[in-house]
Amino acid sequence: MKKQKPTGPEAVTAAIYAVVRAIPRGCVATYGQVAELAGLPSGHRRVARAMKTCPSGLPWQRVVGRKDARRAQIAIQDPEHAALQRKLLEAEKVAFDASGFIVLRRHGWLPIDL
DNA sequence: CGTGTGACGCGAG
DNA sequence: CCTCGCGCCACAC
Repeated sequence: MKKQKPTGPEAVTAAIYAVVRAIPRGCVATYGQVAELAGLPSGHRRVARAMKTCPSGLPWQRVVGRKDARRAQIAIQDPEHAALQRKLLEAEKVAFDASGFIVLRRHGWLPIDL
């Protein structure tokens, strides 16, 4: 019997998408968090790459970069694309700080680092 | 096949 | 709170 454990690149990507789709509306998760939940403890770069592919129907806007233990920030380099993400998040009632940070205590999907 | 880069994360100073 | 540096993984050249 083959290993049920996915080791193909497609399976890994599918796992990442599954986690992203599981993020509730109005909440956000960090790349590291998504990677860990997808079975990739150090695959944050992999998650970023997967988000960049930007498949339709995926709430990619809910995946954000981690600023520190209590805040997160949009990691997209493209200013226009970043503005789009912020707009989408605000449409979901996700609030931004004056500096453009998201309070994880308030919008974080799961507790990040105690 | 070696090198550089990127929608990242974390420790150290 | 700030900046700097390294680790991580996949891909382009």
